[in-house]
Amino acid sequence: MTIKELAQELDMSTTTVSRVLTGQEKKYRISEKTAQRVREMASQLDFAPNLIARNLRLQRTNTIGLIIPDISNPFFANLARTVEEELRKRNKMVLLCDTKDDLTTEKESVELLLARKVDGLLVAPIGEKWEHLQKNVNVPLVLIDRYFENHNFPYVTTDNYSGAYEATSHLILKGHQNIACIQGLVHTSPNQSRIRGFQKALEDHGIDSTAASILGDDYSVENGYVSTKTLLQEEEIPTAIFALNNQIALGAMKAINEAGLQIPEDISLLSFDEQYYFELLSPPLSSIKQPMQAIGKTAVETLFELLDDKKATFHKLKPVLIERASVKNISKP
Amino acid sequence: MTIKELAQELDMSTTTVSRVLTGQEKKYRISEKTAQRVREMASQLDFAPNLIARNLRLQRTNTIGLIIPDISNPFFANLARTVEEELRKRNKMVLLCDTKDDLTTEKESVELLLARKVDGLLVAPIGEKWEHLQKNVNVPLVLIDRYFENHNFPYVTTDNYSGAYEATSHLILKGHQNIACIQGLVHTSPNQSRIRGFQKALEDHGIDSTAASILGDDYSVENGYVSTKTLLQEEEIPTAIFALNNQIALGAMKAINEAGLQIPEDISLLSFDEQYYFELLSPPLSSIKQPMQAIGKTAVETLFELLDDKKATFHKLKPVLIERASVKNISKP
DNA sequence: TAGTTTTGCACAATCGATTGTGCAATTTAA
DNA sequence: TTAAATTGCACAATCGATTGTGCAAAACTA
Repeated sequence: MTIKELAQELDMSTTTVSRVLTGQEKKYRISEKTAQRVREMASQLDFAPNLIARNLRLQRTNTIGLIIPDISNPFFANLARTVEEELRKRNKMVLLCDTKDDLTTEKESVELLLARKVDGLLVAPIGEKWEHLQKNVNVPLVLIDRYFENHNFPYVTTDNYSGAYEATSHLILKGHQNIACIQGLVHTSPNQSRIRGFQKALEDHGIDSTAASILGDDYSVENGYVSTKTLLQEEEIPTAIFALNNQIALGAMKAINEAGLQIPEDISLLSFDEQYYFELLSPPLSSIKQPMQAIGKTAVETLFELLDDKKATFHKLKPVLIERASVKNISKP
Repeated sequence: MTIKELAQELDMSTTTVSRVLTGQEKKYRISEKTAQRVREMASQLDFAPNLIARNLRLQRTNTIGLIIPDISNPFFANLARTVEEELRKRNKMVLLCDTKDDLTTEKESVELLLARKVDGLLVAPIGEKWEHLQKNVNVPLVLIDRYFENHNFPYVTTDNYSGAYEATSHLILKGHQNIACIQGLVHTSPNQSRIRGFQKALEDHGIDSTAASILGDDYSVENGYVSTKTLLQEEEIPTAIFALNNQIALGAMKAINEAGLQIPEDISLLSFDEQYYFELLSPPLSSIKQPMQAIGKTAVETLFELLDDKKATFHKLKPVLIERASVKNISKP
């Protein structure tokens, strides 16, 4: 069913039909009687305009490309959900690309989405390289979670520095001096900010930050597991571990369990990145909760500001410490 | 950069350029020399054809609509990931719709996707109603996870009946006679199959299945929590709870903890739906693991068979029991 | 050399919508 | 009653690709 057929059925021009159905009847002085007839026939015949044709004509697709490293990571899954919801409210749809943390896939995804003429891009990039996000990219783009220090793409992210600072301070106030940090992908901005926050907190409390172990190189359960194993073999085992994301924390937990140690009696654990089941773990895991909903919502809002030709904005949203039972107070009274 | 501009640059017709770039130079006898020139200029100028225009002309978009109830549920997130990956291999992209388990949103999503002329649909439906999946749906459609007893849409799902049967038998073999079952959305096919498997297993072992409590009405943590609270207030508390999905299991766990009871000493718990962190819970949770990857892969394959005009197929994939520490053996030796 | 076949490419229609502009018919003004 | 203004709608171009068909020029045949 095309608009042409519909017009034929009504015995009028496609022009008139189109104008009625796009709500421009006033502007073009279509009589109310005619408009009425068009609307009735359209709904009777279940007419829906071919959006491909419309898109071609209007040079606009009402589609946004969402590029994320791993949708099976709950952090990004939640993000995707909020983004989808917010975009739906604004009559846009999501083309989803999962890059599996692979740069080539990310580049390819950008190209594919641009060829499909998306109206904008929301990208949680791998990091490191950003040229492909600029070259030939002629639509608004907002970075999520990760951004680039040396390039001013608009972004929405957690205030990772202050989150890590708060987390570390929390550990220190509980009496911990020997704190190890297991990091994720080293060059990504969240990781670097968290590391800086970690180190600054140590220094501010008079602890030598250069002596603190920082290890790991990946946001995976595996990395948390392996790194913790390494830590537990050192001469002097740290009294607390700060895991830089939820998956690392789980891996750490597993390694600690397997070593026959108890959390928090033998070693404390704190995770960056809250998950709803953390309270059910053994023990309930303390964590830094990122404002996931707000990140998704703000990202969409920021993108729409750009679409409305407003100026780029930059957002660092505050995370919150959730205290549970995985950090022991070992300070001497 | 359009193909027209590219053609002008090369001083030839768009016809020729198009034919070279779509690899039809042989078919239309374009000389190798010309073809060479076209390809060089195209890559030099970073030309990428406008897919909107191509789609309009070819009546094909290389886009598949994926409709799921909740991407923040890890089960569906994993599914989405596999689907995206498999489709990418086949040069297709995913338009994502999250229905939030709302039928109106599902209907709307179908319409939106059809208007965008997707080549096919992968749907994990709310259940109950299916008319909107048939009326005006002129593209291949494959159901995932949930299907309709009274309508033969092709589907890919877990063998929920046998999974529940196995789970229940496992509990019985461990000596449990008084088993409660907390279900999800009552009318959905997975739920009904699981209930049937549960009941059949009881009967086959000589237990009166009509006496067993089945309660709950939702796949949420909340439902697991509330239903368990109810169970724990009964005169005779069941010795085991069978939770029909991962979120229900978490809710149950929370309620049991709060009641000051121990799993599995005081009460056993078994979950349908494995999650990778289950082994880290307190205690590690036994579960029925659905073949998530296989479901996604098979769904895509099935869809492509339909796109190739082959006959519809139906798949029930076997789940696996993972034994951990949440089920106690209470049988008398 | 004249006729036939092959080679190499371009013209113009098409996909299904939107929209600037023009032209009758009707209404209003004088 | 006639001219001017308004009303109501349609023609045809356009978005950017793909493709059936046709027509010269080149190559081949006799």
